[in-house]
Amino acid sequence: MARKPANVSTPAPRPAPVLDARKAAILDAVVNEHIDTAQPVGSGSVAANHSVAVSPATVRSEMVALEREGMLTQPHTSAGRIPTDRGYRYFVDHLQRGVLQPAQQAEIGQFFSSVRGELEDVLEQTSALLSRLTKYTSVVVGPSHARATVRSAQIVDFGARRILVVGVLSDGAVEKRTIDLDEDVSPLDVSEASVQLQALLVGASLDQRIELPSRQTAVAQLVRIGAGALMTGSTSVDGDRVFIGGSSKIAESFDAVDTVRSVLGILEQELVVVTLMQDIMDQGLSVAIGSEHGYQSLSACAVVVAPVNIDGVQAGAVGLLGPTRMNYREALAAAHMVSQHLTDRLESNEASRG
Amino acid sequence: MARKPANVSTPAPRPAPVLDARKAAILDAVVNEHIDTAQPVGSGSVAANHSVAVSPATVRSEMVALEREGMLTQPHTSAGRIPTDRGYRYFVDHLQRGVLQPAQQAEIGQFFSSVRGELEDVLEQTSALLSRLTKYTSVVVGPSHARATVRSAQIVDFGARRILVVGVLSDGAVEKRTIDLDEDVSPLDVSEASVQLQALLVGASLDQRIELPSRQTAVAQLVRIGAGALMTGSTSVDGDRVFIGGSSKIAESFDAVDTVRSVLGILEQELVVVTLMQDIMDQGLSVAIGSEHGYQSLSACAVVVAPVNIDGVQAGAVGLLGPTRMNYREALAAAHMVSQHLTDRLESNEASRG
DNA sequence: TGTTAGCAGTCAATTGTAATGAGTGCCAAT
DNA sequence: ATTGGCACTCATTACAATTGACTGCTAACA
Repeated sequence: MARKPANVSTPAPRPAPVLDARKAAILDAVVNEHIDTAQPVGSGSVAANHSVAVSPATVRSEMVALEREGMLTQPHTSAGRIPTDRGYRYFVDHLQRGVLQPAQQAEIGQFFSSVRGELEDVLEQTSALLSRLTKYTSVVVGPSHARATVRSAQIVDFGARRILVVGVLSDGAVEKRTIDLDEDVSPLDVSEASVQLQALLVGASLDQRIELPSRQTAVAQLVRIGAGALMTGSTSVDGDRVFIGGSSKIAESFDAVDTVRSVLGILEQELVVVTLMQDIMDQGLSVAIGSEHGYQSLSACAVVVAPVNIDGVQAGAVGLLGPTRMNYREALAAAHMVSQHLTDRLESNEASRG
Repeated sequence: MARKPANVSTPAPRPAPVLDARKAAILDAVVNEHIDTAQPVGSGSVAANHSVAVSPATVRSEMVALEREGMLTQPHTSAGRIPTDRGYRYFVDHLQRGVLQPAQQAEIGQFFSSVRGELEDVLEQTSALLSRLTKYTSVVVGPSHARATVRSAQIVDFGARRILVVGVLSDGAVEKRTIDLDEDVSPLDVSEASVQLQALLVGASLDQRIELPSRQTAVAQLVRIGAGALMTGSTSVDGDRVFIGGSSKIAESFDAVDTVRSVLGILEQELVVVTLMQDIMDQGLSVAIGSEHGYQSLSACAVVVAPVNIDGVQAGAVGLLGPTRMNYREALAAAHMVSQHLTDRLESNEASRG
């Protein structure tokens, strides 16, 4: 399968890595075993691997070469090798797409055929599913409401100078905004304004400029307030687009409590997480490993992302956050399968909403 | 200040602890120093404390008594003492209400005078505030919607047999439910049903039984569906009442990664957290220490709770989760101050909503 | 009688030393 | 080019000795 060359954010300081078959096999063996055992891998166990039919001594001399090329590193002189971020990168770039275990495939299929309810609930549960399936922390970013149009808008009178503006969007989201007014309004004016607001906004998109009534009547005033509240507020709705599941998995991935601390700290900043995922996708990548994404606190982590599309346009994403020695094959397969299911569901939604 | 005796969930196996002044002072010194240093406290440093004017030898003999009474324990023979859960309990029960540092008081006041927006946003930010202030994980549970009444209800037609039922509640919450119908409906029927639903439901509380139209017309059918969707769905809205802030603080409170793992695992189950807090309050307590709450995974933790009232009835709560050697004084003060502010805000909301 | 100084005893933590063994780099033989 | 052999490195483990922070006990004391 053809694949883009690995363009990481910082321009690669070394030539594009091309390894001969044997080096590649050795690197592969080291990565696989390290992912499995979390221990440095020695020449002996690599040579024992049946896909590398040479002696430990030969493996060793290849390993020094791989180390020179920045693919492997030694924790200390008399230890085996572990992959560098660059080594993982090579591994991932040359990984052929894996397939999930039947049981996991079944679980995902089962989930999407039975899950009901509002989109937010589906996304939240999807995040939990993905995390449960992979043992990594999962991030699900739902579609933005930016392109949605208004299906319904109304103003509800709460009395005591307080009103609530409610908008229903074409993607099924509901936006609300409570407003305290400066002066009394009559219930009749409110309901009249509600009708006018409905007429004014239905069909408009949230970022669209609306021709507001300029009259100085109380009703017109209310309509202006209501429209202003709904149309400027899209950012707030977007705050509810991010679902992080299985944060506790981080503590299971690392032994060093310091690492857990810093990673959890990042996870609490949802905006950072979303930005990170978007950055990765903007580079055309589906994996960012260790130092590749610029976040110091996440240098022990790798992130796997898969876009969720609507009409071929990226509208959301699912991601997995784990240690750099995560099981990329499984993580990629799970993320892709789930993103595909989400894409299907969102597109069918779009379709049925006309 | 009078205080209920400590009735923990399991009936106390020992007599209610009453300590003479000197023992109490020694226990107090041990707890305070242990909270400060996280180390076992020896007789020497207790005797150095100016509120205990006796020699280390005397302190020692008192300490063996305190150990016999289950207030202190020794990690090993030649170490100092650390408080047991029972020791912390005595400490907390005899703690006079502390006052926050002026800077913190100012921050809370500042926060509540400037925070704007929907209740959910306020609660979420409150949780973040509390966690930032105390360095512990915070839990904020908002008021249930059970007693709210319907202010507005409408049905929005999405075409293709799909409708969205939206209800606005008297507490400002908005409930929505997407429904896929079995057969086509005309837009006119939908808007007629919307009007009828509004008339039918406004003023009703969510758990109230509604007299539904029994006619077999399409409109009546829609009204029944809409009413059913809104009235049965209160549990879903309640799912959004819980806001947990600063989970990463857990990792900063413990060195043992195992502890972090199990506590984070609990925190992911919001229902468990809410139940735990409710249990504590139902016992008339404001603190649960270590083994007092029945959760094995939280045996290294203490929970501080403060109710949030509306009209004198408990409607929500704020809580702090930290290690058993948390700073109870500060945590209690912060929780109470914040819960008071929340109570004020919610009651003023109630008032202005009539 | 309650308090205290003194002292021997305990034990975690630290330091030092040695043995172990996994794994390397290098080199000469194949 | 590959490999077996070998000397070397160094984290890890084990063990013993030392240190020092405490204690519990007891005898003297107010």
